[in-house]
This record gives sequence, C-alpha cells and structure tokens, in this order.
Amino acid sequence: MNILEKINSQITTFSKSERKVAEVIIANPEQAIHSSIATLAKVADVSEPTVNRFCRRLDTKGFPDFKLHLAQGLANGTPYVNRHVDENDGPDEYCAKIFESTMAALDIAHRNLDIGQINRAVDILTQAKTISFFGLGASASVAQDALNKFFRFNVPVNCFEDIVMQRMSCINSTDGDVVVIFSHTGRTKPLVEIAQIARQNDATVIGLTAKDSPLGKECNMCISSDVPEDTDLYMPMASRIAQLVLVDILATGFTLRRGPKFRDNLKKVKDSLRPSRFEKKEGFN
Amino acid sequence: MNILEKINSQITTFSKSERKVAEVIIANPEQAIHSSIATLAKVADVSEPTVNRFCRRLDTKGFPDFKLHLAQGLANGTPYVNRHVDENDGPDEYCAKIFESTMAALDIAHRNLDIGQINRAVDILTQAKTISFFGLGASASVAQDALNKFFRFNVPVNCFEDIVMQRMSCINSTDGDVVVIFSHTGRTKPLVEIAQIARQNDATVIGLTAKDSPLGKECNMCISSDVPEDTDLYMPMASRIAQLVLVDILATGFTLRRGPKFRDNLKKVKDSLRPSRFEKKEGFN
DNA sequence: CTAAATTATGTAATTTTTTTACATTTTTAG
DNA sequence: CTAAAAATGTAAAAAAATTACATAATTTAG
Repeated sequence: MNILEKINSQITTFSKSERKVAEVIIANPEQAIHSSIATLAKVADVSEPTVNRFCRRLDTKGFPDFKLHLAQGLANGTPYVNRHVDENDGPDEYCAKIFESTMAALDIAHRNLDIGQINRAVDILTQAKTISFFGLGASASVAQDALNKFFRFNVPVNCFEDIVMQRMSCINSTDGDVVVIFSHTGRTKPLVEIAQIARQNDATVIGLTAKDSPLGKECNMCISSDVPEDTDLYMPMASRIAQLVLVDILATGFTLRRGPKFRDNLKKVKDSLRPSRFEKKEGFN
Repeated sequence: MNILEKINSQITTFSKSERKVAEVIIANPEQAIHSSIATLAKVADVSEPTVNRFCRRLDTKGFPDFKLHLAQGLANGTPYVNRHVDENDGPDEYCAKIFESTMAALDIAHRNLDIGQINRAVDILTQAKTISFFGLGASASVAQDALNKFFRFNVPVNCFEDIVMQRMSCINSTDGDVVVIFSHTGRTKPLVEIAQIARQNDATVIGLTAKDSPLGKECNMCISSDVPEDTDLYMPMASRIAQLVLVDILATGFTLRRGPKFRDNLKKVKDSLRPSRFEKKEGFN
C-alpha cells in the first residue's frame, strides 16, 4: 500500500503530536520529502524525535527511509489517472489524457477481472462445436476482432454485424454451440433477445458485459471489465479497449490449453500471408 | 526523464570513478537507495566525495536528494513491462502479462507519438469532403471502429472490408476526399496499391502505419505507433490496441476543433439509441 | 617528449542531520 | 486524587553528508 494511504488509514490511531506531523505531510508531501527532520518538526510544531517516532510507527527504519517510501508513493500514486479532456486542451494534452485514461482503465479492468470466469470461459470455448461472436455498434468491431483471432484456431466461427443474421444464427444454434456476446452496458435490447434465443436452443452464451445487466442475467456466464466509461464525448472509448484485451486473453488461454503442437498451426496461418506482403529487407530483426 | 535512464544515457560522459558508481547503482538500484554514501562508496571502490560529485552531476542537490530521485524512478520505472506469455503460465499469470504488456505498449506508443502529425491529421480530417477507412485482417476491425466514431460527426464516411470495394472506392475518389489506411506492418500489397490509386485521384491519404514501410511511403502523411508487436502467438495484439487509441485521439481532436456546439450533436446521436435499450434503474449515477 | 595546466580523485576536517538516552509533562485508570 | 503509563521534549551522541584542500592522473601546448 502507498504510504500516504497508510498514513490516512492509520491517522486515528496516532497521538496528538503525531497527527500534527501526519497533517503537515499530507498537506504537502512534495515539500516533506525535501525537508530535513528539523524543518518538518518546526512546521508541524513538534519535536524532532516525535517526527522520528512517527516514521517508525509506519514501519520505516527512520526519517530518511520514510522519505524514500514517500517519494515512491508520490511517483506511484499518480501514474495513470482518468483525466478528462477539456475543451481548451491542446494536442499534447488531449493525447496524454487519452493515453493515460486508457491505461488507467486497463489497470482497473485487470484488478476487477475474475480469473475464475476467464478459466471457465476458456473451458467452454475449447469444447465448443462452433463459436459465434456478436455485438452491435462499437462492440461489432470487437466481435469482428474476436473472429479474426479465433478463426485461426481451426474451429468453425461466425460473426455477423447484422442483427437479423445474428438472430437467425441463434435460432439455428444447438447444444455444443457457443455464442459470445459483446456489450458494454448490457442494455441493448436486440442482444438480450438473441441471448435468450440462443439459450432456448441449448447453446452456451458467454457475455462480455456488465454482470448485473439484463444481458448479463441471460447469459450462462459473464466476464465483466467494470471499466467506468468516459461519457464526456459520448463515444465508447476505454470500454471497448478493455473488451479487446479480454479477447486477447481468451485467445491466449485457448492456445495454451491446446498445447504446443497446436501453436505450429498458428504459425502456418501467419506464414500463409507472406505472398501478399512486401518482404522486409534482410538483416537482423 | 527517469534518473536511471539518465545515468545510462550519460554514462559515456562520466569519468572512470564516476562510472564505477554508475555501474554499482545500475546493477542494484534497490540496494543503492538503502545504502549510505559510505557503503556505496566502498562497494564502488571510490571515495565518498566522488559519489557526492556523481550525484551533483545528475542535477540533484546531493546524495540524499539523489536517492529520492532514484526511489521515484524505481517506483514508476518498472510498472508495465513487456513480459511474454510462457506455456506454463496459469490464468493469473497470462492475464497479468497480457494486461501489462498492453499497457507497456500504449506507454511506448505515447512516447513515440508525433503530436505534430496528429494535429495535421486532424486538420485534414476536419476539412475532408468524405472520409474512408480501410484495413485488412485485424486492421479491418480498427477501420470499422473508426467508422463507428466518425459517422457521428455528420461527415460522409465509408468503410469496406472487401479489398475490391476498397479499390473501387479509391478509384472514384477525388480532391478533398480523405482515405485513412490502417496497417501495422505497412507491407500488405493490396493496401499499398489502393493508397497509390487514391493519390493518383488526388485524394489525401493518411496512413496509420510504420513510417518507413512501403505503405508509409505512399501516404501523404503517416502516424506511426512504433509498438513492437509481440509475435509469440502470431496474432496482432498490442499493435491494434495502439491504433484504436490513435483513432480515439483523432476523433477527440476532431470534436475539439469543431467547438462546443458541435458536441451537442454527439449527445443527440447517443440519445437516439435510448429506445433500443433497457433503461437503467433510477437513482444516483 | 616534456612541462604546465587542467582535471580527477582522495583524505581529513567540518557541518548537517538523525538518532538515542533520559527527563519532563500529560493522560488514564483505579 | 494519586500512581502508573503514555506521550513529548531536551540535550547529547552518533551517523551521515559535505566541504576544503592536497595529491595524483591526465591532457595539452610547445
């Protein structure tokens, strides 16, 4: 845990003087790491040993060690935060903000991820007779991306952008078929309907969607990224990126489950592209 | 810049003794931040003032200040590294690795990004008569995603997955049309050809591809993410995520350029979806 | 190639900073 | 209200870092 958070969480257990020290540090940690114990004691209006005791109470070896921890916490505490784009931002700023909030979103998605569900999904996918990927809007391209990965595995795969085709496909599904439905909100009516249809026909439905959503409830199992969507610009951004990473994870899990021999096939698929490409110049790399 | 990187980049300018200090620190920075100047001097086999001079050379106030900088560098220097999935990895491990290398890739993409090119691309896009997005394979879904963003802007947009349609579209293009081509490698022959065709017809071609690739050379301008692709599993992974973030950036730049009134339109597009969705329960949020 | 000048490094003293030992004050429990 | 415990401060000691200066190594001009 970050030492600043630690100070905050333990502040009630501190004595009066120690609390003074804590407050001074929280108020301006940047300044604290550049102060000597004497300066800090004076600012907090306590004696130097009090500051030292304060440091020890936080499981550091002493004041210099405490400053080191604090410095690390400051560096670590702000790396990828969700910063919203402002209308006066120049290109530097909005580029930085978008990259950072995307990374922050992935970090959150990773933390919230239920690995057990991933494992179950890989189980289901490896045993599937056919796999269908469906999504609408921004999730349609996620579905297409999933198709692009899974068709390499030599399993029958489907992907339709058209809701009518999706419906017909689900009506024809049977036991052993797996339908993967992508939807950030899980509130898109037509997708909820095709999930119901697929399950009525004994297909297994995996939802990459919010757990408690209408769609989530219709699925056999659910993988949710729980990424808060940035609604500033009314466009899906981080959520679909998180979904794509989940696709990568499922595809990776799939290939690992199938063993090393299987991976040679993947190389063959890739090599088959060679004639349609310009060769890279010879040399290292 | 991270102080460890700084040491590395300046190591040639150091004197013999200072280099000894640098090497000891690089070999084990964790240990360095917990050593006194005396210990470090002994380990590096130099005198204490040499260590101190070394610190000053790196624009720090002295040894303790140097340790602070180093501690901060360690805290955010190693967060997201590109770790490769190993065949014995369990789900926890491959999930962590995939998330981390994706984030690492985005970090690299951000650092390598030429903001000037982004600005130019936004210029071109805001002035476009029509915009077409083309890609093949994994980049096809990136193109589709771009379509999903830019159609909201009330500009005529195209996106075909079919190379023949792409070709025909480029043949019909004229001055004022903008063609955006997605390709990680920039070596896919058909895409290089359509870039040539589009330019022959006076369209402006923007490549989201490698700068020095055959495709890159055919484009009017080029935005490259320079993300090293993880080829372990023979599937595009991080590269397409980086492309999608670039799409987000271009779309954001576009809306900012158009001003606040324009953004009301985006809300309208989003609101139009409401009838096809299940309402969220009332309440906060 | 040599001598002067410059630069690099180390020694030892000085200063600063941190820590310890102990005294005093404050708080708490009976 | 008093005794014990806890908290805080004072002052001295220890540790760490820095400075001033001396010596050694290297470079450069002739």
